[in-house]
Amino acid sequence: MPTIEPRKLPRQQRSKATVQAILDACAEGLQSRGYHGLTTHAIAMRAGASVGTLYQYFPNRDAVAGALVVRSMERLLETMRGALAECVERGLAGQAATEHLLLSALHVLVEERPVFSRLGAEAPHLFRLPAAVAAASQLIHMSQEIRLTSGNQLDLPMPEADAWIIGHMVSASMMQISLLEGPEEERRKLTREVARLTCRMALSRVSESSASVAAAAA
Amino acid sequence: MPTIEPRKLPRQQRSKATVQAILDACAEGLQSRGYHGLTTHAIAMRAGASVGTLYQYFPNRDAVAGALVVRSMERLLETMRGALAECVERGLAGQAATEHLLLSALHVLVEERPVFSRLGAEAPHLFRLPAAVAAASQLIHMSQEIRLTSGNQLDLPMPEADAWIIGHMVSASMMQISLLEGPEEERRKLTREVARLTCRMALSRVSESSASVAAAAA
Amino acid sequence: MPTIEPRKLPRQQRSKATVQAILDACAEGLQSRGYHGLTTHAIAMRAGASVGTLYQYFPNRDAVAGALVVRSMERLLETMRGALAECVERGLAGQAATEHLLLSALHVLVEERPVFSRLGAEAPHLFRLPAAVAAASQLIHMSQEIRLTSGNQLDLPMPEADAWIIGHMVSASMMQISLLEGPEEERRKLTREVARLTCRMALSRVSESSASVAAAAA
Amino acid sequence: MPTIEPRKLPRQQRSKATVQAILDACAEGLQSRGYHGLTTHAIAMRAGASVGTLYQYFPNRDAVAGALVVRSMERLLETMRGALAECVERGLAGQAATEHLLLSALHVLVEERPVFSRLGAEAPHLFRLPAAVAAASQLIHMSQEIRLTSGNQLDLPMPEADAWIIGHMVSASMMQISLLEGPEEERRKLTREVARLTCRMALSRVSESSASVAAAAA
DNA sequence: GATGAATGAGCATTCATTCAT
DNA sequence: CATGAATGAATGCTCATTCAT
Repeated sequence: MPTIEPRKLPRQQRSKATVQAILDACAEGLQSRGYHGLTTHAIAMRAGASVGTLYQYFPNRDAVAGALVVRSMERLLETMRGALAECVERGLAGQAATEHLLLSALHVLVEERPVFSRLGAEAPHLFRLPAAVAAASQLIHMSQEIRLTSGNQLDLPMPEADAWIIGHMVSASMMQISLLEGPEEERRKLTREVARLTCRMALSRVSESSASVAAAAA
Repeated sequence: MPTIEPRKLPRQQRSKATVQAILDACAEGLQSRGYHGLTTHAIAMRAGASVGTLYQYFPNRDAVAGALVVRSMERLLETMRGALAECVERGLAGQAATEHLLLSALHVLVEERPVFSRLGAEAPHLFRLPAAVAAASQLIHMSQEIRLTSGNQLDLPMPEADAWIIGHMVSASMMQISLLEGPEEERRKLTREVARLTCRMALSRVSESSASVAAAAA
Repeated sequence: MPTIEPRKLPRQQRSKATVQAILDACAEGLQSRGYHGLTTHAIAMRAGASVGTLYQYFPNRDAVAGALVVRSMERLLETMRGALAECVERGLAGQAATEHLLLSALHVLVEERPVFSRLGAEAPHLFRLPAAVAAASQLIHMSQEIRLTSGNQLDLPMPEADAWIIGHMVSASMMQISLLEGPEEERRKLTREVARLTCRMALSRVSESSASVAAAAA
Repeated sequence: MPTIEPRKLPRQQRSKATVQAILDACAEGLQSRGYHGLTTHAIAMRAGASVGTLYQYFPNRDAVAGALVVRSMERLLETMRGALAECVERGLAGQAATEHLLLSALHVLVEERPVFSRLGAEAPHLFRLPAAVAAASQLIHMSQEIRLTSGNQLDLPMPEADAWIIGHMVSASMMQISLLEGPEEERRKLTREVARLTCRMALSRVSESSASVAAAAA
């Protein structure tokens, strides 16, 4: 079980830039060749450095990708914090809030596309790194806070299952949408739809009695 | 771009068995070591053959995995066809039909878990093979046929987007559910929830006018 | 702790030859470049094979050297067994027997020079492999048997220490002698001297009483 | 063949301390990781310096180890000179002198253990550096001087061979003893035995005629 | 003088693929 | 048809050495 902890911290200005360049290069390489097809030489070269330099800051390839995951998760977290603050500030709620939050998330997902889609699929273990898990759990805390804040009605008969399903449905949709290559406008539209449908799913329970009648009729 | 077409068709009975054994071995190996960690030697050995034999039927490793994908897709297609026939036969509709269809799909997804989850993530290009695409498009045809058959009211303002989103949401959920390791009952329950929520999403548009008022108010 | 066990047994005639060629090449390479300077590529090439072939039979570099050590130890054991039998057969004893045994050992030491000197110094852990240890302990058994057979008088006041010292002195001398590059006659002469001195050391205790007086006086 | 000569002489006080610290660090590292496992970075760090500093005084890694060897050889030489003086001063001779000399040598061997055992095995070429050879030959001169001084009777039929063999036997024994990890008392005891046996070997020639009779009888 | 960032040749090892038997 | 021996390009990683600051 090889460690993945950063090998040494860059002290000088020059080396800090190098480390960031390596992470950027890793993300770019991920996009075009996937994680398995991505060599440490390729990463270093794209970062304008040599392999040796890469290995001075990271003990192995996984450590590079792991650091990238953490950086992306933290960016997502930071963004969501900001978005939540804006919701509160602007008094957004319900579908409007959902939409704002989803669009904010989408923005990061798009920017960090290779990290979330490629690494999520090819190296899911990197998302179980302590730092990544920490960021994820803070995100979850946030989403609970959102519910309380917006005082919504999500107390359902089978709440965990629903939450689990809806959560996965939404995140899967967002992931798929983030993969669209077209113009941003397209993604924005789809995100709005997801927000709308999500709210429907969540709220549908309220009118359970009447709805079930319609469903049975269908 | 090396070809992936099967090298030669097994004519004799024995050869057919060998090819099937290789595909089975590939699926098993996929489960335990992933596609990247799966070597042609390992596949051949597990199939009780030698590498040479494997290469007599497949031009390269991707061809083996590709053939496996196609086999799994066809199994899924076959199953869904059967399930649809049963819906018609038993006069199922609406949520009941959705549920039956999803449960049928789930059965295959679970059985072919390594193919859909491992290969879907590590080698998505294999799902773009003509034969796999063909099976997939037939599945989509079927789902349209289902709508018609069940005479549902899915003609929405932005129908493709909705269908796209709902389709992805559902398939993502099903994929996740298929990965659950617990007792089947658990998977069955979650699938029912997905079916219910799916129907809600689909039907929600009907009451669009009134709902949009509420949404706007929120 | 990487394993060192042979990876697969050569079944066909061709591969058996390959494995022997690899061991021979390893020994030769050891001679000229030492263990640290010896690369697997160099071994394979010198053996007329490719790296891949080497790794088909040995899991890593240490395994190659380890197998070589075992082969050499077994050759030494085999030779010593034969030499002992000859001593008995020809009724040799005392210095004559010692000389014959040492000369026999020397012959193997010279032939397997790189193994015993280079590996003994640079990779002593290889001599702690089970198979090597087994051969070594059989050698020790033999040397005890020799004492009994020749009925010599080595029951000394501090026998283990003496045996330990004399053993090391002798083996060190033999090792050094085996490294001499000159004509064999030279080595033979020196070996005779070692035999003579060894017997002196061993026998000196006999006249202990008188000697110790002198020693105490010094 | 890269030079090994020290790059520049440390003139200032501070520099001298740095160089000594580097040699000490090298010796310590040798002890724990062997020469092959010892990196220039590790040496520098343990010496509280940076690689750059190390390379300011030594042109390459071998030069560091070489300087260490020379320092140790000189320490050995110095010690032996002192011990010899003491023998003369105290009027020691025969086994008593031998014992004193061996114990003095042992003391240095133990203190410089990593140099003599690790480097002796892994990098014997360092002992062929001019400065190291010079120290060694002075040691040999000394041992001849000892013979003369102690007026012993070592003018044998094949004197070089005997000296060579006995010398190697003794030094090999001392090397082994120096490696013992136990209490010093143990080492002292064994050294005494070596001294005794050595004297026996050396003196045995005297009683050649009578001894050979006994040997033939055995 | 001292520092540590950067370099890149070099090594062990893997594995898809070929082909003689 | 089947076998498994042989191949070698490719990859992750190390570490002695250089040099700008």
